[in-house]
Amino acid sequence: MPISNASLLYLQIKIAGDFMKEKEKEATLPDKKDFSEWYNELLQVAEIMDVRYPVKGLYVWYPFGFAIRKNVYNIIRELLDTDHMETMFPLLIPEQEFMKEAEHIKGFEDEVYWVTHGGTSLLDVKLALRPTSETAIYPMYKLWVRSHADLPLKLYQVVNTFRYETKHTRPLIRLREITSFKEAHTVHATWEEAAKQVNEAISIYTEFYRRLAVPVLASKRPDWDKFPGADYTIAVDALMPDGKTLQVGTAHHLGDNFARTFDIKYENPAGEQIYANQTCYGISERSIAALISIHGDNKGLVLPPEVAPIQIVVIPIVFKDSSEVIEACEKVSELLQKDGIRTKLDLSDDRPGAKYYKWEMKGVPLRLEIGPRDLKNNVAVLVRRDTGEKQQVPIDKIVHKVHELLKSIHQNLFEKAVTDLQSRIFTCSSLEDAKDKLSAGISLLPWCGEKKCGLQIEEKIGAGILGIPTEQKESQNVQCPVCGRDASVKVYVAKKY
RNA sequence: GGGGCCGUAGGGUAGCCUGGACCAUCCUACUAGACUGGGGGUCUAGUGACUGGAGUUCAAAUCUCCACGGCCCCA
Repeated sequence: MPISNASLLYLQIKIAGDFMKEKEKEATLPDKKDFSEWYNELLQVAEIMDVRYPVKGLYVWYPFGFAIRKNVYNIIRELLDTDHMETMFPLLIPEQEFMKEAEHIKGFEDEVYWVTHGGTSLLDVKLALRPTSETAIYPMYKLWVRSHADLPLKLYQVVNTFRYETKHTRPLIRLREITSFKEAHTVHATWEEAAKQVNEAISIYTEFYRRLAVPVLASKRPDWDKFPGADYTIAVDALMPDGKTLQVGTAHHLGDNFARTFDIKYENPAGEQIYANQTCYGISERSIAALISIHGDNKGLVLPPEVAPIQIVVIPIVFKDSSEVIEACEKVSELLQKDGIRTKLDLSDDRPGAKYYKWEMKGVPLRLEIGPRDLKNNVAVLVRRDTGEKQQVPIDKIVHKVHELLKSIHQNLFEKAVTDLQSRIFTCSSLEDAKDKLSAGISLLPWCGEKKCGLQIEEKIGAGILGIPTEQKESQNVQCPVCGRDASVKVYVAKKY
């Protein structure tokens, strides 16, 4: 039978239409290779941040994202609470306190929000929205620190801070309101003790990130990149999928610079008044940006079990009359829940496939399916989010197996991330070589230590010097690629967020 | 800091060049119901938008300016 042109055209349109439909289904997320788009879309689709708030640089935590945040910050709290106390200082800082430390102000003055009015009347004293809390906290430290017996003093707070960013803002990464700034401020008798505290901070942070299955690199920032008003800064960076590094934690040795400005003195056993030494160190929701970016894949989030709001989702495979299946699912869910596993029983009337996609997008580490067929054999199907691997498990062994798998998932995520990071650090000897490697990751390049050469390196490569790795063996027989002199250290060079 | 692109239902889009036929297209989402159910279901009936302001014009989603917001590239 001949086919008319009209029906041919109809067929073509229909086929094209079906094809488009298929494509759209697959394309709920852009490929992770297009990192920027993938990241933005994921935040929205996985319900972490709603980026539609109508002020530049301010974003809204979805409840699901906030649940992740809660779990993440519980870890840092747990780590700090061993010998720090949590506290809370005001958001507003009077101008004269804020302006006290010259270098500090220089570092921040262009990005401070000022409160100038109370209602309709002009304020006598302008109030700064804290960009960080040194100048809010230290006037009080002056009152609190009296004697060597008051030291060391170690406090921290989790607060929001404000910076008027003029550059490109990005959710969780570059914000005008940092909603989750964990800042610790410590006071010590001596410079050496403070230095020890800075190292301690870095090891706390490294452990914190290990718990997120995120490997980080610690390095001492070059002088021109240290915290305004600090003696030196050590920071930890994570490597993002697009090859840029994200600074995800900093620790600053403040020496007695702020103590002199804010008159923080203690009386030593000999009865002398001595300026205290201070440190401060901070972590922000960038930790969550790293967490999401490093583990996520083309199907969505992949969360380490410890921070996953839902650790296992139970999906009944129901047919017409499946009250038995549902009962079994309820029973298993209850058992898991009782055993401390954050469990979600999904009884919504989506198709099973739709549920799989949904919970994969949200990064739930494990999925449990029970259908009539399984029930007959007294088994269930367990599926890992990280590898996609499926296995049948006898129903009475599920709780045990789930614990085992959750542990193994964390392990696997961390190992994968470590391997990836290591494979993207390149030892280089020339500027050209280093520049070549930048799109892939981090270059390790000799540097003589001169600021002039350092800035040249940054300029010629078009990237930043992160710093000198904290655990570095002395290098020998290497030359600074700028001046050719012997270089005793190698530095990380990378594109930075 | 410099440059470029963009803004239409909750999300993604068509229309814009060349103003009128647009009470605005399609996909998705959402609501109600029915049939369904081992990897994104089907049908029926609904809901929902031109970022804001000013201007040009008989007429603006469409042209101009400003504001706000977003994205990309370079330093």
